[in-house]
Amino acid sequence: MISLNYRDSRPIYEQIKEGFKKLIATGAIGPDEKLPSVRALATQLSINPNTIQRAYAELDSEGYTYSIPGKGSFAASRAEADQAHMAELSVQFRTLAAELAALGMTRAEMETLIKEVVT
Amino acid sequence: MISLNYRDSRPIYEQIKEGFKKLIATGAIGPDEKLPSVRALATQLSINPNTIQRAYAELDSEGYTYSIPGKGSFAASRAEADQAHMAELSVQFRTLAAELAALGMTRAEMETLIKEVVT
DNA sequence: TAACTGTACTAAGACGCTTAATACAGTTGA
DNA sequence: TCAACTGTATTAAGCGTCTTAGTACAGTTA
Repeated sequence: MISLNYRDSRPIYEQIKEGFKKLIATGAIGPDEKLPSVRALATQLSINPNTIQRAYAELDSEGYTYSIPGKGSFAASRAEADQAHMAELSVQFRTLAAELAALGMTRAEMETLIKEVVT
Repeated sequence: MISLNYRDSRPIYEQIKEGFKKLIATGAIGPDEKLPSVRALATQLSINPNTIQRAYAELDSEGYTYSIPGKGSFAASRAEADQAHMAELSVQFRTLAAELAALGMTRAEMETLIKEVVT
């Protein structure tokens, strides 16, 4: 469900956050669906529970999940999570498009790139 | 010419690298044009020369610049630098497009985003 | 020759990431 | 009720990376 890349310079808790953001935003984890428990995921990934806890705490505060002590952590409703995620990605997308344009790439070429990955 | 953002979690030398990559790839610094000296840029940015040296050394090894002891550091010819940079950005672009598509964004909506930044 | 250039090296400090070991309170099912 | 789960909190320590500091050497240039 979540995989780590130790070659990535980004911290583990960031990779975990991003992983769940994608799973939630794409619906792979539905609204109010339970995420793995802190300890279970820590065991599965062979890392410290504190690291999972940090990732979950930040996902909570960013609106992607909500946690109930004693019960677990759950995916938030799609509406907010989606909106936050798509806005975030749109900014990155525009930035990249502007940079590619500065390098001489045309709109048509960008659209070709899109067609390569979007059916 | 180069600006630093201390709120950015990425290290300073990475920000310097990225800054010069853009300046070189866009032609703001032409082929064989001299970059600021290690010590001059360090003074200008109020940081340690070692940090500049690290950035320059990596830019060299990535093909964006070349350095001659005693003379200075210079922008490489556009051909290689451009190709490396555009390939790098294209991968990121495709990845983003795929993620946005997974969130339900259509090709047309992506093209609208592009038009917002590319004349 | 003086002042510049890139390069190299060691040492130290600061900071963030991660682990470790507990502990507490709420929930759940047998 | 009780055992086993849940999230949460705290302190301490280790570790690696980033950055600074200081110094040094060799090549280039006016």
